[in-house]
Amino acid sequence: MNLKELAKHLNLSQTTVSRALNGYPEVNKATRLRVEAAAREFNYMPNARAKGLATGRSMSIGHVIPTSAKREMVNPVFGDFITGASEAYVEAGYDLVLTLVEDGDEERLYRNIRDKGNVDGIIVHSPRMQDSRIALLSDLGLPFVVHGRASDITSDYSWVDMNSRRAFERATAFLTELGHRRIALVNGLEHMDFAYRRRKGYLSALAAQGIGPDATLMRAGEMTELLGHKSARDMLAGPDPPTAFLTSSMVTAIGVRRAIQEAGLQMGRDVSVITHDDELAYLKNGQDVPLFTATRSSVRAAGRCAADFLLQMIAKPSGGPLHSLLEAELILGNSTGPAPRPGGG
Amino acid sequence: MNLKELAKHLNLSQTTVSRALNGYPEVNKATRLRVEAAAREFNYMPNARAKGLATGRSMSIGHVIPTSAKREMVNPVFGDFITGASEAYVEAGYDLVLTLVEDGDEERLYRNIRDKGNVDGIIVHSPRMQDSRIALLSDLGLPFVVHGRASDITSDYSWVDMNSRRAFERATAFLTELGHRRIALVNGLEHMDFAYRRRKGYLSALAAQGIGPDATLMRAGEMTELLGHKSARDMLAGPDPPTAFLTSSMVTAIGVRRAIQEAGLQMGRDVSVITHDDELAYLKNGQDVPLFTATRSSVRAAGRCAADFLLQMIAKPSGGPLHSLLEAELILGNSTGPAPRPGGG
DNA sequence: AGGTGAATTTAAAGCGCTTTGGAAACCCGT
DNA sequence: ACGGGTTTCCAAAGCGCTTTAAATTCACCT
Repeated sequence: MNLKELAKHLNLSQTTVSRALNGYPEVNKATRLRVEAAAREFNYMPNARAKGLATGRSMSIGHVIPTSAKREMVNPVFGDFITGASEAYVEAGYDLVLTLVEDGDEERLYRNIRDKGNVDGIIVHSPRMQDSRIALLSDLGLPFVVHGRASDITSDYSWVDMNSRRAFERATAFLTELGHRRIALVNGLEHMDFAYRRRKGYLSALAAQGIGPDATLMRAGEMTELLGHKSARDMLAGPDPPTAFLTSSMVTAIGVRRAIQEAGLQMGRDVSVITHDDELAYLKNGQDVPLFTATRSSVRAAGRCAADFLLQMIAKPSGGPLHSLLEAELILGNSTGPAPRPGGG
Repeated sequence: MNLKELAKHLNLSQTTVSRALNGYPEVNKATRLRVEAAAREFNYMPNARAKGLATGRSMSIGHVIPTSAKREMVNPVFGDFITGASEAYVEAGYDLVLTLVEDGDEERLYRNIRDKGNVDGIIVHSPRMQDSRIALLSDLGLPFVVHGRASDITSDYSWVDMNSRRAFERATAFLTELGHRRIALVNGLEHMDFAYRRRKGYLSALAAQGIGPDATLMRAGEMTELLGHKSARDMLAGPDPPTAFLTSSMVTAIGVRRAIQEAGLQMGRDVSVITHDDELAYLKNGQDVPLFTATRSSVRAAGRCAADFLLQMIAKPSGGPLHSLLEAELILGNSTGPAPRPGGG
């Protein structure tokens, strides 16, 4: 059933039916009700393509997520992020179109997305440090919100981000207060902006205690369980092993924990661990007592916020860029304790 | 730049330009080249909505994923599944539109998706046991492929599934061959079809050894780390604890491992663990030596296959339903060993 | 009855593309 | 030079909706 048929059946013009269904004021209350009833009865649903063509809006939002070229891995936080974003889309009647893109041909891709016109705005995932996409998108004139920020980009754009720097600064300071001096960092890939910020926070907290950077205590890579395990195993086997680890994700922390246990040590007593916790649905950090001491910030909430921003920008293009910096909270679990005395135990 | 402008600039009709760009034969080679060059130069990209309206096809595929009402969690395998599916879509020029839906108002949703007409086919995720969606979709006449199957549905439909039953049968048999008799199952939610099949495989392998089902050794729930941990902790504290665990996901297995360690036991010696491994990119099962003995089947490959099927069905609607049953391989890790002798150790 | 302005409805154009049904141009042999 | 068959191109209709501009109806007053 399309509009024409519905109109014919009602003995009305398409115009009136269309207006009745879209809530325009200039239609008689009685006919509006009649139209709505008929629409329900015949399960009428306007064709999205035709509607889009006529209105110039597609009622959908693009999420472009880079898959790191080699491993082609989708960041596992993605599921939770879109769960949050979806809430907003459902409420506003928007669809979500997903595009995975390999690093490289992005310029062309974004331009095509704009010209194809099948999205009204896009969410940019996983920004890198000097991310060229931001300038590009600003030029294209397509509304966009970045999940994260890109350092070294001076122009103003909309973003939703967690305060990575402060989170890792606090976490590191927490460890130094416990007496730790040899603190390792197992980070995400450091061309990713968030990872860069986390390291900055880590280093600045160390510096505040007069502790210089130690390359042997810093690792970065895709945030897998294996990365955590391998990094921790190597470091713990070294000559002057760390007494504490800071990791960028729960999965990595689990790998670190495994290495600690394999080394015959006990997490929280011999070696402390703090991780960042995105509050992923399938990887909750313990139940009552958190498994790991962690900096916690819901990625799902970030998704919701980013989507809200974008919808707002689409509805009111005149408004300026929107920003939200989410603060992580430091939650105490069993994975941290005072630094063991050197030579002690 | 739209078609009309491009045509005017070339002194050609829209018809010819359109045909040139879409590879129709009735256009002079020279003009075709000229058109293509101009299209490149001006970065022309046809408007997807208009094209869709004209052709009746939207060039996009819908993925409908149910979010379990309470926890609103997106199955973590989803990221890898769409990574696989995306490959196919990119090659074929399709977009991927994502719809999260809460259990309940699905009937309306699917009908709307069809009538809105913004997808040419859909992939159905997480089928439940007697999943009403299948009959509904068959009625709607929208091509669809199910990731998984739905028991008790007699009609023929397209699906891609892993042979859950056989995988868990083999895994269980492997454990009984090692002498285990008290084997626990930590399953996914058992109204999900795959979980039901896994339990069937588990039970049938036990039955083959004359071992009856023991309710105290069977748990089911969302496949989180916590589920694994809690289930294993409880069971290990029981009067006649299991000597082996079978789990439905790596994350759950990690929880089981944690409980084993907390109980002062050693995985692979005191307690064996076999898990199903979906080969998720961020949760690889070890590097050279697998962490866990596992039934392994790539969910990414499943995604690729499902997408291929669907595209094939769209291209050739006359063809019958397509099926693919993927066999999991049993890989040996360090998490399994002979059953400890009762009273021994 | 006639006139006025507001309320309600409509016909038709237009969104940007594809595609049908011709028309024009070209080629060739006679 | 002309007919017939290919090539090559084009004008216009149509996809299903919104929206502009205009027509109709209605309510009310003189």
